[in-house]
Amino acid sequence: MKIGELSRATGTNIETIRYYERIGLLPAPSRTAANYRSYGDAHRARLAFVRHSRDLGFTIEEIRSLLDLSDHPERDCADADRIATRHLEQVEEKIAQLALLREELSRIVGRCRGGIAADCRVIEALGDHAQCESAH
Amino acid sequence: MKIGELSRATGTNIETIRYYERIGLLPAPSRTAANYRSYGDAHRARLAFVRHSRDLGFTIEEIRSLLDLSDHPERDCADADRIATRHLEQVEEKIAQLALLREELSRIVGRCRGGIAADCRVIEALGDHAQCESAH
DNA sequence: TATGCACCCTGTATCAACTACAGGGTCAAG
DNA sequence: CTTGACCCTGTAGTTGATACAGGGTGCATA
Repeated sequence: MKIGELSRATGTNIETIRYYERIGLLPAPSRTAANYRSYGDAHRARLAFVRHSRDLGFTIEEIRSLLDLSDHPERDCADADRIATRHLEQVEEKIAQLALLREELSRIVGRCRGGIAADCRVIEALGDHAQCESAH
Repeated sequence: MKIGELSRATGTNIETIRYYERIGLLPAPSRTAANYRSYGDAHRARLAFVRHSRDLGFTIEEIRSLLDLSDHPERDCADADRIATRHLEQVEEKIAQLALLREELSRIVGRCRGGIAADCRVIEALGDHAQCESAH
């Protein structure tokens, strides 16, 4: 498989594949006579693992740990669960934070009745620090 | 006000204040004889506006537009409402996306019963692309 | 007077996770 | 024989800061 095919097979940008290789997330594949990268099915599976993990929001370093575990099936897998659990907590935290943010934005938005900026409640709300504090 | 005082007054890192000046978000203040930056209350208000906007997740470019409106009170403020409304939509989209993510992470997490990585459901779930697809 | 300390200055490098070229090589079809 | 699709390396840019290195300033204290 050439890099373009791997790219299509996994929905990953070609530049991103080369980037993953450069940072050591994917092993360097063998090369053809023309110095083209040549991938096999193991590469495809590993890249799919990485993409799926990235889609779930794991960082590259977390994925490194997860791949390391995946490469050493005899090891204790408690780490994997720990990484995933912590990540889930972070996601939940982020959701809570965005929900607060949505509250405040909702209060700000839609209060502009087409006037001039001098009377704009949106601009006013952004400048007014007290309004933010008292709202919480 | 010296930069350290402005920093404490607005809860903004000193380096960040200088960064905002460098990218033209804050006007360059006058200097003391010793070449120290010297801020007034207008600077403080403008920085508070920026910080509040950043806390709400507006990008620097959006803040530039909002500040521009704030600087020209005679202009139509429909833009401000448009920027805030679009941002609210983006926040809502992000929340929805993170909620989906939380679903999948919840399914993955906690299935590890302390065995070895070979049997780990977390690792398995990450590698298994089909499981992800079918789940949606 | 010296000296220590907190504060300030500029300029550049670093972070995450990519993405986007520039400038060149390879290969098959028309 | 040339056009086009594909591949290569290496470097620079993105966002929103943050972190020095290497130096200057200003005030209190020994």
